[in-house]
Formats: sequence, structure tokens, C-alpha cells
Amino acid sequence: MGIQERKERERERRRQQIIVAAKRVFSSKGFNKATMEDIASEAELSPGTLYLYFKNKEELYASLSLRILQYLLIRLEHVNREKDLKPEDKMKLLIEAMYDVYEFDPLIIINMFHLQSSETLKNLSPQLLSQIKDLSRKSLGTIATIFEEGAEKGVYIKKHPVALADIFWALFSGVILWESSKKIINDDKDYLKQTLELAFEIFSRGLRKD
Amino acid sequence: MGIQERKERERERRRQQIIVAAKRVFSSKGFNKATMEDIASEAELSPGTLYLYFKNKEELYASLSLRILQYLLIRLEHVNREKDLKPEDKMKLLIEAMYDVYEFDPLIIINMFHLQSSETLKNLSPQLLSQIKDLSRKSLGTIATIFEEGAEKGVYIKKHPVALADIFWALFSGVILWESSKKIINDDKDYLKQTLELAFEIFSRGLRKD
Amino acid sequence: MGIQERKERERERRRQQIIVAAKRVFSSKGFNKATMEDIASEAELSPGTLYLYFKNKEELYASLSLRILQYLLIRLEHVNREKDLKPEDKMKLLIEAMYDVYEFDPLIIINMFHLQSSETLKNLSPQLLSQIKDLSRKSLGTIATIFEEGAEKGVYIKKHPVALADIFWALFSGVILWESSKKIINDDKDYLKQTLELAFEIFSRGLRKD
Amino acid sequence: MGIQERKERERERRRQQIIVAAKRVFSSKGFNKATMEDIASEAELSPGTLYLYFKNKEELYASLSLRILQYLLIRLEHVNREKDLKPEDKMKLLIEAMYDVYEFDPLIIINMFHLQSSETLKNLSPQLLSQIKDLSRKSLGTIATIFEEGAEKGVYIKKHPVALADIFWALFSGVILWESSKKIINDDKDYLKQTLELAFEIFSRGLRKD
DNA sequence: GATGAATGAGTATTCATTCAT
DNA sequence: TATGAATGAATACTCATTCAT
Repeated sequence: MGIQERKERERERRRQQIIVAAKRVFSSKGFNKATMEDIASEAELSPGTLYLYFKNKEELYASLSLRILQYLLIRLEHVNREKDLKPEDKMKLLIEAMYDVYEFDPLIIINMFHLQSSETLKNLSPQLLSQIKDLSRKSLGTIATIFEEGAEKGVYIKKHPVALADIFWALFSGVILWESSKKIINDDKDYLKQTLELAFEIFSRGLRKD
Repeated sequence: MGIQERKERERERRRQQIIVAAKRVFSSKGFNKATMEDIASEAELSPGTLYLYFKNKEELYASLSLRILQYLLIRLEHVNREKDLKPEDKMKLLIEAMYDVYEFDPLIIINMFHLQSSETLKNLSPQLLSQIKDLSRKSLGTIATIFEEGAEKGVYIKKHPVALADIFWALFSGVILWESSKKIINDDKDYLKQTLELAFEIFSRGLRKD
Repeated sequence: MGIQERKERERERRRQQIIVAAKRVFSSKGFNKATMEDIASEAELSPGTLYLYFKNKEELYASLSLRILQYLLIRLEHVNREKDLKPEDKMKLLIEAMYDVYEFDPLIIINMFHLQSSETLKNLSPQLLSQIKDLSRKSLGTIATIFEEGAEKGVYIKKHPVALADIFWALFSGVILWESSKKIINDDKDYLKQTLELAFEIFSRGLRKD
Repeated sequence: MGIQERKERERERRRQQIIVAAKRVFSSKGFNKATMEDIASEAELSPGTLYLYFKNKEELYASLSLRILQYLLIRLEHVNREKDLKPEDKMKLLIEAMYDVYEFDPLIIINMFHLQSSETLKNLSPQLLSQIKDLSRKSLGTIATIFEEGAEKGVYIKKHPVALADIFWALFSGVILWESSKKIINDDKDYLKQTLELAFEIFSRGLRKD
């Protein structure tokens, strides 16, 4: 291993160290209440060091999304590669995959919506922004493919697959956001997973041709 | 009308004046970028005056939710009162009602989720918090009733109606949030309404007994 | 005195309070080492208050120039109004006036050169900038008039009066800056005034027709 | 050449390399906006290395002055050595020499005045400070000699030659600073050189005995 | 000597909130 | 009640300087 490569690896380790700390702090305080100072001390680094690895607070936050989106896409493509499965089973795998991603990093949903602020977008480097756009597009595209396949096989109704993918994603994130918020407002028990399952059961039935 | 009552009425008028201004400002700038100064000048009042009517910025923001939730509940109860309608038609009315509420104040979705921040909740007075909880519960309950009725009439599958109401709300807010965010990230055309219609068409099909 | 007028007067009093404090702090520490905190505590106000009266640090600094330039122009115009004086005597008055201005506020020279930074100019409000430009132009113009008059009366050599005014100002500020800097580097005694007198004696002789 | 001497030479080469880079960076950004990082990368060295050759940023900046003062003194002494020239011609050479120095490094004027800040002086090593003082004194002394000579030859008025040298220097730097600053404030054309010539023409006439 | 990653003190500016009038 | 001037805590970001390698 060359010295160059070792340095690069060390640098990546530091980035991850910061990302992990940032994830913890942003999760517990939200974007606005979390300070760079908080994150630095969580990462056991000085504030200045954060800026050696991330241009600014927005970009650090967006980097969390990038990481989880990469993981999401891998999972989705893995599902899509199962060519022999029936559409219904594929859908089940799809839902499982997404739930795993959510469990791996529950911030994903909120992150995705934080990106919508145009103020945020202005502060991101074009490179990072395009990476995120690209991953989003690919993920949605992969989901769309599954619905398309189901329609081709005559199992699902024929509707614009991209729209179906949007709705799929919207239902998923809607349930998660809503259950998270209800947890606090109504002090209900956490029945997120059952609700998700029910939601997608209904969605699947609704998609079936007859 | 006693002098006491007149004063009370005057006080309520002022509150509404502030709420209207706050809605405009929060809509255009979002919670964090909007300043109390902005709101005060929009309301043609001084900053100090806002604090005579609202404990703090968080509570002013939460009051917007209260107002729109009241309107939502009125619309939902109105739908529910139509006892003679078939479940499918009632569902259509339901969706229309919710879309009207959304159009009346598009902030509603974001407001509802802003409340989830525990940091926010800490700053709310218990009274306001319980009012919001109460309205949320009632609104969801009204929606649940519609699904319950549909099941009783043998049209809809029998599932926990509260869960169905949650999913209904989650799908609605999920689609709105997702389409809003996509608008910026992908520069897609605004097909929010069609997507909502498709989403609820699928949802309705999925609910049907077979 | 109306309430409006009293408020305006109060506001002006505060501005002056801040300007006086700023002058003291900038004089002793220079622009970069002086902090807004320093100035605020010198003025016995809070940092936030400074920003109610001045847009930013640069503009506060530039306001010092404005004030002294106004005084300079008044003095110069007063000299110029003495129509009956011989050019030589007018020149003497001119030098005295400028020396008085310098004694009134020794920062004037350094201020004038601080303004040259294009970074500084970017942060000034166009209004303040144009006021400063205007006063500078008028002051130089007034000086030029004196040389023009001297040439018309056949006492001084005929040269472009604006250039002469520039040189006059350059000599004045050059001597002041240089003597100030020498004071520190060589620990010489302060012979600024004599040097100024000698400088302008030579300058006057050099201007004389023969 | 001993190994010691070779090392010393190498060390001097590095110092010059840094000084050249620093000059470029300070010239384009000014003292405060220029960072040690900027200078290091201009010199193709690491920031840490700069501190092996210069105690701190102030001292690096002051070293630029030292270098140009050395060059100035050489030029001035060269002029002074021309024993056979008439005082007027010597003066012309003097002005030319100074203008050359200015063209060689236009920062010279600003550098000289940056040194005046007592905050700056505190950070300089006594050794460097005394070198600078010494060169300043010698340069001024050389100029003074020229005026003294002119007086002895009966061409110039008899005035304290040191004061004349100060005025000479003040006029030179005053014109340069003033014209530089005017360039930005008034958007005038650059007539620095003509103004300098006119200034020294007047100065020379003013010095002549009658 | 040379490096350059890490440091952490330093600071302009903002804005929710208060309180004397 | 209403005001709005004053407050001052809070914070992202910079950069001269250090020091382990």
C-alpha cells in the first residue's frame, strides 16, 4: 500500500468519523439546533477540522443523504436483479429493502426533505448536488422498473410507472413521517412497522389488475 | 355586549391579524428564516406587541396549525354528515375536502411535521399542545369513521380503521411533500394533482373487498 | 418640539456617541484589530445596538470620514470666501485650516486611505459612498480654486489647478503620515508642525511665478 | 565551500523564494486578506515551512520592507556618488531612482506605513526592527546629503537637510498613495507619473535660492 | 529540514425577547 | 395596551500557528 493510498484511506476514515458524529447530533437536535461545535465535540475533533472535510454545515448535512442514498440504491438494484420472482414477491422484497434502509438510518426521510429548501441547494457544491440528484433519479427509476415489469407480466394495472414509483416513495415516507410525529403528539405505541405493512398490502391490492 | 366582551373580541381580532401575517411570512421564508420583525411589520404592529398575544415564536407558529386544523375538522365533519352516500363517493368527497384544505393553506403539511420536533414541543404551552392533539385526534377519528362505515356496509375490507386513517393521511401528506421536493430537485412539471388522484384511486381499489 | 423631532434628535445623539467611541477605538487599535465588541463597550452599549445605527463595521468606519470631511469642507470654503486676500496669505490660511482639521481628528489621513480598499467600497451603501465622493471632490475643488485664483492674479505659475490641489493634499497627508510613522520608528521628537510649515513654504516658493 | 556555508546559502535561497511569493500575494490581496496558506502555496511550500524561516506573518511582511529598503539605499548611494553633477541634475537622478524603486515594488509605500502600527512593531524581532530603522535612517541621510550639497554650492536654500529629506520622501509617498486612492474613488485616469513630475518640479523650484 | 493535518481562539452579525415609556 | 430601542447570547466560519511524523 503506497503512502498516497494510506493517506487517502486515513482521510476517508476521518470523513466517516465526522459523518457518524453528525448523524447522531442532527438526529437528536435537527438541522438548525445542531451546532458545528456540537458535532465537533461529538466527533472529538475541533470545529476547524470539520471544515477540512466539508465545505460548510449544509454540505455536511447533505453528505449524510448521499451515504444513505448509495446504500438505498444498492439494495434496490439487488431486488431488481431477482428476475424470476413474481411481481408480488418482488414488491415484498422491495418493501423489506426500504424498511432495512430506514432502520439503518432513520434520518433518511427527513434528510430527503431538507434538501428541498432552495436555501440549502444554493450552498451545495454542484458536484455533490448532481451526485444526489443522480442517485435519487436512479433509485426511483429502479422502483419504477419493478412496476413496469409487473404490468408487462399482466399482473399490475398499466399506469405510468414513474408516477407509481413516486407514489410508492411518498407512501413510504408519509407513513414514516406521520408515525414519527404521532409518536410525540399522541403518545401512541409504536406501530410503525404494522402500519407500513398494512399500507403496502393495500397499495399492492390496489395495483392488481382486477 | 359588555365592555369585557368587546375587549375580548378586540383581542381576538388582533390575534387573527397576527396569525394572517405570520402565515404569509412563514410561507414565503420558512420557520427559521422568518423573523419576528418580519411578521410584526407584515402585521403593521411592533415586535413587542406580538408577545402580548403569543408566548414566543414557536407558539405563534403552532397557532397556525391550530387554525388550519380547525378548518380541516369542519370540512371532515361535513363530509361525514352525508349519511346517504356510498362509501366510494364519500371517499371522493373526503379527498376533495383535504385537497381544498391544502389549497387553502399549503403550509398545513409542513406545519404538521414541524410540530414533531421535540425542541418545538418544549416551548409550547400545555394548553395549546392539548388543543392541537385534540383536533388531530378528532380529525383522524372522523376519517376513520368513514372507513369503518365502508367496512360495515361490506364495501371495504375490515381493517383497523384508525390505522387506515393514518395511512390515508400519510399518503396524502407524503405525495404533497414528495412532489414539492421533486419540483426543485428535478425541475419536473407540477403534476401534484394528477399524482394525488392516481394515488387515491389505487388506495380505493386496494380497500375494496375484492 | 414634536415627538418625532425629539426622537430624531435622540437618534442623532446615539450615533454621535457611537462615532466618538469608534474614533477612540479605531485610533488606538487600527481598523482590523478593533472589534465591534470593543467599540460597543467603549460606547457603553451592546454590540447589537451598533447595528441599529450602522450597517456594518466598514460603514461605521467610513462614517468617521464623512464627519471629518464635512468639517474640512466648511473650513476650506471659509478660506475661499476671503476674496480680498493675497494668494500667499490665502495659502497660509489654507494650511492653517488643514492643520486644524488634522488636530481635530488626526485619523482623517488614515481614514482617507482606508477608503481606497476596493473590499471596503463594496460594503458601503451607495448613498454613503456618494456622499464621501462628493465631499472629497468639493474639498479638492475648493483647494484648486485657490491656486487658480493665484494664477489669474499673476502670482502663481499656470498649471492645471486640479493637479496642484492633488499635490497640495498629497504633500499634506504625506508629511503627516511620514512624521507619524517616524515618531515610532526613530523615536524622534515631534516636529510635525515645523515640517509641515517648511514643506508648504517650499511649495509656495515653488509655485511663485519667479 | 564548507558544508556549513552551503547550508547557509541554501537557507538564504529558501528565504528569498518565500519573500518573492509573499510579495506577490501581499501585493494582490493586502496584508489582512493574504493568508499564510496563500503564500505557502505560491511558494510551493507547506505552511509549516514558512515558520522555519520567519517568526510570524508580521515579520515576513516586514522582511519585504527590508529587502526593498536595501535596494533603495543602493540606488540612493549610487546617485550620491556622482560628485560632479549639478544639484539640479542630481535631484533629477534622485527622483528617477525613487521612481524606479517604486516600479520595482509598488508595495514599498504601503509597506513603510504598515510598519507604523505599534501592534505590528510589537511582533517584530528587535534585530529586524533595528535593521529596518537603520536602513531608513541611512536612506534619508543620503537624501539629506544631496540637499546639503546643493546648499553648500549656493544653489539651494539653507534649511535643515534632514527635514528636507523628510519632506522629499513625504511628497513622494503622498503623491503615490493619493493617486492610487483617487484611481478607485474617482475613476480618474492614471496620471501618477505626470503628477509626480509636476510635484517635484515645484519642489525643486521651491528649493532654489531665489 | 519539511510537512500538512489539526487546532481553537477570535469575531462580525443576527434576532428572539424584554422593558421603560 | 402598544411601542420599538436595546439587549446579549448564540454561531458559522477563518486562519495563524503548532507539532507529530
